[in-house]
Amino acid sequence: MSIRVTQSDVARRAGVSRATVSYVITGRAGGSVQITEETRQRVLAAVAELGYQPHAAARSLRSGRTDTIALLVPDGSNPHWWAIVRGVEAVTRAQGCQLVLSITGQEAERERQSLRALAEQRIDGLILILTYAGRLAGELEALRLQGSPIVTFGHELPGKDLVTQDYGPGTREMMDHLIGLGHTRIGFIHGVARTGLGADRLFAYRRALRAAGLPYEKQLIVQCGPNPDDGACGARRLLDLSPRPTAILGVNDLMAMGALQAAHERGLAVPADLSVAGFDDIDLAEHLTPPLTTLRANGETIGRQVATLLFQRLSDPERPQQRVAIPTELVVRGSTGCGRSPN
Amino acid sequence: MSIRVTQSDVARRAGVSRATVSYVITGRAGGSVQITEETRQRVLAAVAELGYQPHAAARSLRSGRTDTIALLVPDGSNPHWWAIVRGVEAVTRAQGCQLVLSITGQEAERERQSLRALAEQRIDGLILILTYAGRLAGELEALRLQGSPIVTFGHELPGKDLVTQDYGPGTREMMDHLIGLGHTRIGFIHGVARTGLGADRLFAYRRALRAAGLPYEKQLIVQCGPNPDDGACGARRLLDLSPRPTAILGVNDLMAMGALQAAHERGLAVPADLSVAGFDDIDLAEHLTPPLTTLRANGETIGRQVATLLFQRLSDPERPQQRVAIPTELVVRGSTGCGRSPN
DNA sequence: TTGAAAGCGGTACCAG
DNA sequence: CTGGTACCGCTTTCAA
Repeated sequence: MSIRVTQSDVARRAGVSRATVSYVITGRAGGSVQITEETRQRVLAAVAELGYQPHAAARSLRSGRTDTIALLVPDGSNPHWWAIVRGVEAVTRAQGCQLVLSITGQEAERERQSLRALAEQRIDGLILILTYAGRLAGELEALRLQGSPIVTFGHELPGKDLVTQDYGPGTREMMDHLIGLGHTRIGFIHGVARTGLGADRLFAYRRALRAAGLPYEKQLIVQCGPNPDDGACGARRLLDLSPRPTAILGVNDLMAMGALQAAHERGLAVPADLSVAGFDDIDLAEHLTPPLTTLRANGETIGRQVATLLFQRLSDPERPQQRVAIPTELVVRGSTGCGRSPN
Repeated sequence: MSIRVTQSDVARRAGVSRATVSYVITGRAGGSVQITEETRQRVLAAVAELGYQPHAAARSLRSGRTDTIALLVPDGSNPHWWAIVRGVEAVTRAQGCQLVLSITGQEAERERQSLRALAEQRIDGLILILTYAGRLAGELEALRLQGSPIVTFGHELPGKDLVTQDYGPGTREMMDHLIGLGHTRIGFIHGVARTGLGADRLFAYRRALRAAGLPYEKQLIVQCGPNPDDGACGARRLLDLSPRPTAILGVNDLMAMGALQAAHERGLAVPADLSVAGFDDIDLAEHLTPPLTTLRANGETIGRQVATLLFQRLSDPERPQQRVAIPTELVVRGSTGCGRSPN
């Protein structure tokens, strides 16, 4: 609880004025302002002796910069989001900024609350991961956040930079992989927190079927919630069909895990009796039994990319709107195979 | 990029002085200061019309409060840490504060860097999860953070509140469970990022063996890194022993996953050929095949508790040092069983 | 009940 | 090359 050391204390100690201290601290010495090396050293020494630490709020008040960015993520339970957070954190740290984290949990109200708080905090920039696209524009407008640097992932905000991940082509690869293995009846677990999410995968799923001349059976598509529990539940519904599908595709790895679990409960061997695959390639996917075939969408890469875009925007507000697509990659592991005929 | 709306603008609009606006905004009206209801409404109306948002930095500079707390977590890959972050975030949000997240990744240097940055930010409080206990005290001293409200989890900082989780008794339960199933040779995968971590579990493991009159075989304890890969690697080493252990205990769920993976590679059935168990009960543990027996240490609860302690400290700096122990709970699932004799 | 004014700690312009 | 100083936007005491 020692009394705060201010710039004035340093100035007094070093026998210079506050301005000089400021110049030295901010490293302006040598640039627009010339400071004797000797003076510089004296200031630095005083700083060290006194243990002076600049006051961020004061600096921010004056400079207008906060050296803080904020990140809104929708969900606390899918490891994929955490990988994104990790990527964002890494870049933010490298840029010498602080990261404010807000978990909105798929609720519009919490999202709004977070945005309101952030607006007051006067963040330098904002990263929105899969937020409520529709309502958002108006919200941002109201909060006068519209002008701030924003990068989104998972949906577009007019005029803002964005990172996209089109699962479409990858889904096609995945389907071709499964169809190539001889599967003709492929279940799809569409477990999402909001309607609209995962639509790209579902769409590509149908197209792939059509392209392969396979029938599209509505009953093979199961809608459920976003948790592995829901996924297991959905998978059970698929396995109850007769004849049952010989492969199940989860809209993400969590759903695929649910399918693995359901298969295990039913005494079905994977992939002998049932092939299972997911999307994202979360860290644990490769350590499941059997290791999960999945379409990789490296979360950390996404996070890094999103953050990088934000910092570029920060340093050049005038650059044209950016749009970066993250490629996906089919990762074939042990959970998919030819399989024997059911029943 | 609209020009900033300040308190003065509101004051002018409402035809009052800045002070009055401040009183209304901070809700002081009715307390030490009396404001006519009519004036209050006029101010509120002006605020709404102008879309005025208080400037956090300015307020903070004046009031000394930042309404921000920081959280240092060691690792970005163990889902258990993320659960803790979730808990902290939830409480922080409920308190109307911002959460600054810093992932230190088990590196002392990054930890120091984070602390330095936080010291400048003048955070209201700090939560340290499993940081470098030893070096830390001196570090905090140097950064004049010593006086700030701090709550730790996973190690003690002199005089600071802390949340502890003693895995000891639970480990004993776990061992009794395994021994009760007939296992006499139980492998232990000690995969940690730093020496010292997980010592409580290892210690209880040895005590439980002794209590049961079972021999302690050094070769049954495998040291490895903290990732599931390392865990799988460690498990393979255990399975290479002859006779091999009939049960494997991982120092956390990730290690247990590695063991499940290794067992699967070897064609060993779990739990028929090998029982596997872990610690923490991460979200996914119950969805593994087979569902993992584990000692639950609910991460979200830990996070909530840690954050709650911090906010209590914030509101009453004089209260005596607090120490809260989080209970563990043995969760028996399908990955442990009697098993048949190996070979 | 309301207003004037003094800072909070830095930054950066301008004069010397 | 260095020092004086006017602000940044808000809180809070003191007077009116």
